[in-house]
Amino acid sequence: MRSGESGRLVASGYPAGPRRRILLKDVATSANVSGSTASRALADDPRISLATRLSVKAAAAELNYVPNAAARSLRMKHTRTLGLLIPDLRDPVHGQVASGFEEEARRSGYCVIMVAGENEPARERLALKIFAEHGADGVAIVSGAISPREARERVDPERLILVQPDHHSLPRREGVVPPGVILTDDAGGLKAAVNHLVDNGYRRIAYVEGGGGATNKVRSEAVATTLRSRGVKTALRTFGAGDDTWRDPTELASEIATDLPEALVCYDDKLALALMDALRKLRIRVPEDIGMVGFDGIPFAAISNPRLTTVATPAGEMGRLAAASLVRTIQVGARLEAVLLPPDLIVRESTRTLSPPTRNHDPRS
Amino acid sequence: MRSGESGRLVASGYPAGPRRRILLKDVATSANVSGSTASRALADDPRISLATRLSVKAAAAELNYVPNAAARSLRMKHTRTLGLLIPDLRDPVHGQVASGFEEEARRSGYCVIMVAGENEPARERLALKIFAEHGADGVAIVSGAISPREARERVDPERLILVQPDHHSLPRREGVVPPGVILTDDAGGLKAAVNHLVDNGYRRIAYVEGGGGATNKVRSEAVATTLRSRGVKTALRTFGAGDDTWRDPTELASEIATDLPEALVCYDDKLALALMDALRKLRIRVPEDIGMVGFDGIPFAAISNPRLTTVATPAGEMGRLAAASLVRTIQVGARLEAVLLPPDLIVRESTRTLSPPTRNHDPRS
DNA sequence: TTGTATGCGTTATCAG
DNA sequence: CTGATAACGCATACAA
Repeated sequence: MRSGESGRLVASGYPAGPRRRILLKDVATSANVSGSTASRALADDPRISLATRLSVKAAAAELNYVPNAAARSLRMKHTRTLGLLIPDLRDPVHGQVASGFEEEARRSGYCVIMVAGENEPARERLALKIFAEHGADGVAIVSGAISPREARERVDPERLILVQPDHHSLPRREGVVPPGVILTDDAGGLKAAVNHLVDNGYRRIAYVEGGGGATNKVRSEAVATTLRSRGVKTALRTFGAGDDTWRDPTELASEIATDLPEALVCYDDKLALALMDALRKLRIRVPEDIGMVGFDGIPFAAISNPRLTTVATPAGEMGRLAAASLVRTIQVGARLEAVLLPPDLIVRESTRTLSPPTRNHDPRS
Repeated sequence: MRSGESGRLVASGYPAGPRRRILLKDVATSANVSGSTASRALADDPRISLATRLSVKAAAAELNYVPNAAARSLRMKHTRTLGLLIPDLRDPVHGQVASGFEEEARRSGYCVIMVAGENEPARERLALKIFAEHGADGVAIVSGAISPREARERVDPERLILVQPDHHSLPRREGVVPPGVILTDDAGGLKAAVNHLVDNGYRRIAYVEGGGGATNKVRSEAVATTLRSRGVKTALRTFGAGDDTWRDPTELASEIATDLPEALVCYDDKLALALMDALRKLRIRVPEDIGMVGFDGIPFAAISNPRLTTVATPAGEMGRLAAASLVRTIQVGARLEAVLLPPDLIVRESTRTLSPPTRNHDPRS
């Protein structure tokens, strides 16, 4: 327990040159035990007497010992590290997911290495390779561009979880979701949204696309289907929009303005919010001139002017769930379950009651 | 170069049980060379003949070899990993910083492990410990709660970069920033903002605080100073606001409403946007009844209604810079430089011309 | 209850 | 140009 030969082994500040890092061996020496005993003591191995355990821990604290994860990983065959592949950290939704994921991982003693895939297959493949090299014990892919099949080829499916995969190959049959994937019931959410619209007298409804992904298709179809099921004869109009039209929807707004629908159901909140702004430039008022519905429930949808009616999804929760799922699988070897999260329609100011509202419809329609 | 004894060593899918991971040794064997040769070949060591280099690489590709980072790190004493400690991944500004940091790191061949400190010293210390264990080659702390001094005690200052540290101990003397820190010229930005306000006839200006951090103080003082320098006699009013008042500024809005200033300079955009919403509930119009200025330049400030006048800072750039700086230091051993980034006043709709505007003032005031 | 010896997968040193 | 061998720091099987 003596504090290092010269008494300045752990001096704070960095006086002269980077001092040699403290090793387990140093702790052992300082506590007058062998390396193995020190190792076991720090791991609270019950075979070590309480006295020496305390003594070793004191020495470790004294010397400011920090175990070397690389060495430990090499020996233990695990890293207590999770990989998170996400399209873009700047996106509010992805930020939520990442936040939930990191928090849950940390709570479980895992650290996470994040890489942004930017929706580019090449980058995503690289990310997966990085995770493999660093021996991530589990990886989550959020909204990946590569196919689930390829993903499962590149990382052990037992340790892989797909969060809101945006790929057509995903068989999104009603309510059935394959193991190892977490998604929200987009169709259900949109059905609620469209019902809300129809209940409030909206008929001429249009859908605004958000890129050509599978998710977009699911959402678009859910809107069309619900509309039909409600007996709305007017065909659903669809405004095409590129993957990042939300960055500047001016043109799109003009197109919409030439023949205004009664309401716009947008691919997501980003797009809806940006569109509201573009529409405002054209002196088109929401909700007076046109109703607006978003998707995601990002924080700013709650304080926009007008506040946005939207289908809110539990993004943070998905991240948390993904991490928790992974950790559980790693620790108890359980198979990754599938999860379908219910979204939540939040009615705010961007939609209103148009005329004598249609009376309550059959909830099962 | 033969494709594995049974031809299914790299078969896709996971047919039966987790197959043993391919090691360098396997590649070597498959290419009929020794381990050392294989290692050197993959590293493009010029001492290895081109022929064998190619052969080894082919074998590696064939077998889908993935090097073990832990083993390599153990041997090489570096991990090609950067640690990023950030308060909250959900925050738009922090998201931008994280995004820039990760992108730049990736470009340089580094991967980043991110942990959210949530502005809690205990968590931040834990994060720093995690970085140490995992042997991060460099770490960046964004807006940390712990003091720069403590940070530099816990991680080699040569490998540490502080991005917008929010601590009073930071000697923010005019224009001088200590090495290893990146920050924006908040005072300069606010001076521009206040000048804009004064130039446009605003006099009764108030500042809305955003927590008790050092950054808040700097901003508040910059506003006060500029106001004085412009000869505005009316004392600067200050509305106190907790660290997360922006989550529900209803009460704050009421307080403000009892005696409306002509303009509000807010700690940041989140607060300004939330406040605009709360004010709207009280039927107070921006900019007709009150002017509004934010800080940060988050994306939604550009599409809010009204669009927010704000002091924009290059958040993504700061992240990129931090990573680039770290990488440079690691690779060429250069000392970390200090950076002071100029913010940018963006005038939008939330401020207007009040009355006969004061004429251009001395730019040096 | 504790100590000794070994190996995790790589790179680097030293021979050849 | 290439191959054997040691070492990186830790945890564990085995011995005491």
